[in-house]
Amino acid sequence: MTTMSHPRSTVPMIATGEATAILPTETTSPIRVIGTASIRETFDELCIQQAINSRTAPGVTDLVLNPDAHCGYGAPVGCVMVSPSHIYPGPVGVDIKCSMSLLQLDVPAEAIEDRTVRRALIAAICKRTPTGAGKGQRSVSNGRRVNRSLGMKAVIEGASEAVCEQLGIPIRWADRCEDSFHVGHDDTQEALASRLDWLLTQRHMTNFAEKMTQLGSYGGGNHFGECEVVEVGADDRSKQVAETFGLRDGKVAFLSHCGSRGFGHNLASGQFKTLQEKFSRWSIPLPAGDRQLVYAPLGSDEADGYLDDMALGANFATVNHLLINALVLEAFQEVIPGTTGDLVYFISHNIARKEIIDNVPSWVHRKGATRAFPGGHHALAGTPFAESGHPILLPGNPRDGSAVMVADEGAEKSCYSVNHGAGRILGRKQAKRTLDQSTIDSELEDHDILSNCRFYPKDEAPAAYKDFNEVLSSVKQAGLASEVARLKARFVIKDASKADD
DNA sequence: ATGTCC
Repeated sequence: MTTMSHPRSTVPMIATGEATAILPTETTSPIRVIGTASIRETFDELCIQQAINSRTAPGVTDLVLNPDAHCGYGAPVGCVMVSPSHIYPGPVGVDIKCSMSLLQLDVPAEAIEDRTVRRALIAAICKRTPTGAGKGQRSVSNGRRVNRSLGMKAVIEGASEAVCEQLGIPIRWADRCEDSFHVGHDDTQEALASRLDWLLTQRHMTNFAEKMTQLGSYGGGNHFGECEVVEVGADDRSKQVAETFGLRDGKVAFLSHCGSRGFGHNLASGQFKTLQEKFSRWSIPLPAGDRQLVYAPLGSDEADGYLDDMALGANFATVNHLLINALVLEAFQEVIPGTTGDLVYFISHNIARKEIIDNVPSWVHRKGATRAFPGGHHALAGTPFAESGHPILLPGNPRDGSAVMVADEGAEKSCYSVNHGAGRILGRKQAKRTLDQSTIDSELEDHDILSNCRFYPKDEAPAAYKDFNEVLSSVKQAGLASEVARLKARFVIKDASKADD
């Protein structure tokens, strides 16, 4: 872990309304901190130190610390790092393209009021989309079984027409993705194909081919599937934007959070190890002495390798999400015949993208941060969201709900980014030690929220996370985005295999 | 986050 050399009390902070700037040095531009006074109290010293380390690392031109920030691998989870010249694997994160997706169904809230209907839906979804470490696909749909060659095609092509067709994913959903596919360092798919062939020969990529067949599964930790009722805001703008997004007030929707599973993990951890060995062998100084902040200058073989690996992992996550949504829709159709549904959006919070920041083409690393392009942003031209801005999907907690937001003009000052959720306030061990199981379970019961878990995981309880409304207030008060709708949980699907640790 | 340590 990083050694603390800048105690919090010595870090100069400049308040700019509800956004606060920390000055890492006298010569670099400030870190912009998005957070109300109470949110700023949630940043511990290591989190702030990681932000300073990241801001002062080679080639970095901007850093934003979001209200949901907490300690991460090298950089805080909940930050945006911008560089025109360098790529940083740590500030993308270990779960490459961890993302959110939202499926709007035409089912009225009343249709799932009956607990037996919700129990049947939980069973139908769990039958198709497994949870837990090491768990692969157990699709009951013959046409959607992922063998090795289809897995390879998916990680090379992403949500291409052919991949969608083979997996029974409606092709129109590809237009509802932040990015429906990723290409290699030279902007070609061929780079990914040859990189994949090479990776498959590498010893440290253990069971790599099998990991590609885990498409259509949730995994564990904070990943989840959640059945929601949509509550669109009462104001005219919310109603109008909700219509553009395809959100339907008072109807059922399904929110998913997952990433690139063991496949992306293997790629990310392989890159950390490879780059750390090179830094060590070549005696290159580490940013702030932190080996978790290894980097590669763009144009180097190392950067090319990382960008290819990131793209492969990102393609896995993309197809994984779309397949999960297709399987969830199929589950609803099994329980409630005739159900139709469409993807609202699919958007990541762990990815580096090429964007233009302050007129400079840069790699924007979002580590636990969500892209937030407002209406009129050049990159949205030709998409369904050119005028409105795209949907921003933010998981909160089952008790307070989750949120759909839309960016405002002010998002420019946060490098077109907002938070990615509530953000952890208690470490997993701390949560397991201090939180009471029956309090957690009875709170969900009081809200009539069902779950596939006999005991809800303590380290995932609402109390293990920051106050979601305070986090959202930070974003709104800084002028970054506005809330369009709240999603109220009706049942949750999570990995319960480690709930009794 | 991840078959939870190379």
